[in-house]
Amino acid sequence: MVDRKIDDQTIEKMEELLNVASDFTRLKIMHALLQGEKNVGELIEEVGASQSLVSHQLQVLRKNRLVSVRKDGTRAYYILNDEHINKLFEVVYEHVKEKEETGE
Amino acid sequence: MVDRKIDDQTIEKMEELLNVASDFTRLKIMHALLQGEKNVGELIEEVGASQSLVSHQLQVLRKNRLVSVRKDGTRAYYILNDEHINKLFEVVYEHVKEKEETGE
DNA sequence: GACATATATGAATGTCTGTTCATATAATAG
DNA sequence: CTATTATATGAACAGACATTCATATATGTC
Repeated sequence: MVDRKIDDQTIEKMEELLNVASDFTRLKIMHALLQGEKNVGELIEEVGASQSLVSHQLQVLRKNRLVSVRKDGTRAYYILNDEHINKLFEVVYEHVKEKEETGE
Repeated sequence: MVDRKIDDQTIEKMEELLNVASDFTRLKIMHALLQGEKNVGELIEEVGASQSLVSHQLQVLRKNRLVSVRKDGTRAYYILNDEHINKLFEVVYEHVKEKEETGE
């Protein structure tokens, strides 16, 4: 349990992570990457967004160190950097699914 | 593990929850409420924001059903509606703390 | 070299929203 | 009823940011 005091700086960092996570396109990218390494082309296809948009959002994920890149020839392969993303997905997913059952 | 397919509607709902969670003031409010029921005055004090701001953000939390209100006289007592918020806090907090240790 | 493919990046724009200020509502006290 | 306290709400504004369009960079191929 997160008990008692949390200083504002920590809350700010939590806010940053949540901000990065709270975008449709980035959620789809991260979800795709839960399955493992993917290159940009595969992500574009799976996410169903434009090349530019996917690339921009990958930049956001990179800057926030949620993903890493590995270049191979002209391809760029991305992976999730963080096991916490799995847990974050789980928690949020469970919340949504539970709300569907009860209140809608 | 959240495996394979998640439809866009579910991702949208996840986005909504994360959007609500990804705000400094609301995070402080939710953190305060992790300790239990609080009235608005107490929240204003603990969060250190203006009366108007706290009230507005409580409205956001209410509309998204993350909190419930109980009125008693002129006071309004708020509680967290959802055990998932605990887990969400934990996961995000752990992520931030781990990043502090390693990369900064 | 020229050309094609894969990815990244910059600028521009429109939308969304966090915050403040002012005001309203509701309950209690005198 | 008036005054005061606790909370809510509306309007307005400024800043952030998701998306698109156009263009740049880099690698591989011929």
